[in-house]
Amino acid sequence: MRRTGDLKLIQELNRSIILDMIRKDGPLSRSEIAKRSNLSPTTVTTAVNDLIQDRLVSERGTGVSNGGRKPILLQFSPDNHYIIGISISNSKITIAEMNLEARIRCKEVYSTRGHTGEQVISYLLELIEYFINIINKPLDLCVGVSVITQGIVDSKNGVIRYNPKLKFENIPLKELIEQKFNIKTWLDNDTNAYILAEKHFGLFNHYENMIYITIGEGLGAGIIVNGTINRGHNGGAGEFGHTNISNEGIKCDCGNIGCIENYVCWPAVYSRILSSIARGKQTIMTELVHGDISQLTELNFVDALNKGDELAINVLEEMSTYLAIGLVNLVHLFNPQIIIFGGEITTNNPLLLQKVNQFVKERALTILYEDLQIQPSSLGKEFEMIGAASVLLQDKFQFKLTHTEEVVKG
Amino acid sequence: MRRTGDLKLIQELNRSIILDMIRKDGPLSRSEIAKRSNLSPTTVTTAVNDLIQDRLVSERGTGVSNGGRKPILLQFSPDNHYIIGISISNSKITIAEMNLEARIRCKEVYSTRGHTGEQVISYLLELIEYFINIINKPLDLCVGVSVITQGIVDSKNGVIRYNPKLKFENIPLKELIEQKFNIKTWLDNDTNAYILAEKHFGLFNHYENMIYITIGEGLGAGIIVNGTINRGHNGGAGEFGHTNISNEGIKCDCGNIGCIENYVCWPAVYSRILSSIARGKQTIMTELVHGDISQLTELNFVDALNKGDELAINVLEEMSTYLAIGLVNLVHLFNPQIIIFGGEITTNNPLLLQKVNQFVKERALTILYEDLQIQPSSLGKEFEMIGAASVLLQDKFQFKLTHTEEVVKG
DNA sequence: CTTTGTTTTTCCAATGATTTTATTAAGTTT
DNA sequence: AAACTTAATAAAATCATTGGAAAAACAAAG
Repeated sequence: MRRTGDLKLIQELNRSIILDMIRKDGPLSRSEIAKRSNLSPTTVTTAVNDLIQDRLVSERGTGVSNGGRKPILLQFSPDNHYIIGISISNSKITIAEMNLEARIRCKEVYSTRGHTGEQVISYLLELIEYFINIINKPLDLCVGVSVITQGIVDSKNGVIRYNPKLKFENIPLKELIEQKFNIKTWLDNDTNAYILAEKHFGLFNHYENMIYITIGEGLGAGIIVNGTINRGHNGGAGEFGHTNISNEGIKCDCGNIGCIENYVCWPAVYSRILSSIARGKQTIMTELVHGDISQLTELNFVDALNKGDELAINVLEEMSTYLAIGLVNLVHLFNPQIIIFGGEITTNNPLLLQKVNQFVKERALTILYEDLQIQPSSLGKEFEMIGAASVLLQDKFQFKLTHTEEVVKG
Repeated sequence: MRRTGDLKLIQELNRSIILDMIRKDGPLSRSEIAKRSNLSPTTVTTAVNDLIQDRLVSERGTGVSNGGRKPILLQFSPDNHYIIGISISNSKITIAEMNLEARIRCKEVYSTRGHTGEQVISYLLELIEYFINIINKPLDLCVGVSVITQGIVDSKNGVIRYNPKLKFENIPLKELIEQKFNIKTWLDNDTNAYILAEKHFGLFNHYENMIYITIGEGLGAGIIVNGTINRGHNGGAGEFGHTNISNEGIKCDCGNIGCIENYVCWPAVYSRILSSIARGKQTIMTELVHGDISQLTELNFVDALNKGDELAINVLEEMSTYLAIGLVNLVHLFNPQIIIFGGEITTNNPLLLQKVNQFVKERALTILYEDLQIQPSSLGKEFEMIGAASVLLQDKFQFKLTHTEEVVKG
């Protein structure tokens, strides 16, 4: 049922606005908040008192006077509550305790041991129990658990709808965790989490229309439209890897033909490299792995690129072209302000950016390319946990009005 | 600046909820509204009194008793205000007066006379002045003017950014109209308007994720994500016609190669028909136009299809395949609940639906196809004006909270 | 050092939207 | 006709906001 307006609502809204302001632009004084928000100084004072009571905000010294009483500065207190973030990937389960700024306090990584399906889930539940014991903090200070995983996720109901690699189908994970531990739980797709992380904690925040592309074992996209995640009807939106770039191409596991994922991902690149070597091409990559090409990693490939290896560059150019074709489609469909690349193959890889930029500039409508940025992720190593935290924080702290028009008067 | 919470806000919100309820589910009694909305009966009474005062709602007899006093039924009164809707297409300008349910009271169609650029705009302004004189109603009863046109439109600022066919570039139409007539003005892309029309007035409303595909001189898409139009950073989203389905194909005016628009639109179909005839193929289409194939219309083509004409069916199958490739991409990126077809070539054309459905079923991930509907538009002839009205109504009457979580308590 | 003026913050009464409680209106049922 | 139901309104209570006044804390001028 739609929420109706009452006094509680305006209070929550104003608290949320003020907290947001302190988080993003703090430290700030009460009077500064009042000026920026157009709320009365009185309202700000009472709201801030509540936030201090809730230990979300604290006073922190005074600022410089502007000719009168010194302002008391207020800052966000991220350390009085904690978040449990969980990432389930094909090979490992990561659990971390974080503060409200997604800073990691404690982290554990476990192998999935090749398990799939229900086995992974019951193992996960054990691990959570174990982890809660390790950190040994009052559960009422825990804002919640946030789980991210690959595949199609119904984040509204907290159900993993479909994850072929881990063999998940319709697993009500949110319910399972909430019932066992009595902690509010969030669940989302991993790429959605990463784009939220970029929005909240990356260098490229403030954008309302952005796309995150992750290149790794597969190819995925997280997409923000009008400031909210494009999830689609049942969480299946953003399956960029299964969009088509070639009608007569490789047949994909998904049933379609010519899915871009078969051209743009580490396995595709790797097999290109292997076949080139088999055809007798020279490359420093063989040296980088001391002759054992089966040990070649994405980092080696990027290393070779940056050393000017011809084979590597050729393979990259081919991949870049395929990728760019897909990106041009995304640009035409979403008109984003920024496209962000994630995945090891994209880090420290200026050539990729350059090639892709060039192609997109040639092929996209000028008006769509003008303001477009294409950048690598700015989050660093812990992007997975930051992503998990972002899912929770976005939902928990965001509270905004879609529309503020007055009802028409006669 | 973000709107803060105050008493006015909750009042507007509640009025809006109540008005919405009466519009969509009316006639309703006050007590029924109170039950459904969880607002107190008193609040409903005062809100309804305001709405009656504003002439947006009226009482209309009594309902059947449920064992006590008969309920007084309330209904939406769409006829006490009016909307001026305007559509600018390549060949014609349409202006209509409509009530708040997008029912047309007066409509005029003018040729653009082959004019372009500023000429069209100054002509348009003349036409509006003329039209206002014709209808001769108090301007304070006019909710606003809503203009829709092709091309890339910055609906937020009311600027036509780019329309190559009419040679518009950065025309601040909203400002021009508002300053000349002092009436609030909306501006949007035509396809966005059509999808909003389907959402508000079509058979397939209530959906939060939907796509409208229009096939005509070109190929366009209007896309609703999470209940709001996917406009992108500067209004350029939804350029479906310029997404790629073939890397080595026809070079498009836009600079890209293999844009779907060059395969799926009436001109493409028409030229296929011509070349087939030139190669000596037989078709009843020549008879339908009494031998003058240059007169062939989309309606003739559909007619031929429904009469089982082999050539027409072949051409349609080819187009359907290309279209479906693009649709599969859309399904993977947006996971919509429904795809709606507009344009003359799609009306009364079950074969198109069947072919497309079959292809999408084969190629899309099962989980994305399961709930998907593919349907022709349900709006009838006046879809353009209904679209224009919908843009205004969506913005004017929608007032909802994105999020209603409580701020975290310590 | 004192006075004056400024800025920041808080207190208090007033406003105005909601809700709760009570009342009136207008029925149905026995 | 009396008793019971339901619908709509009225009066009073609640509570988060605002505006104005007051208090706190400080800078600058004399």
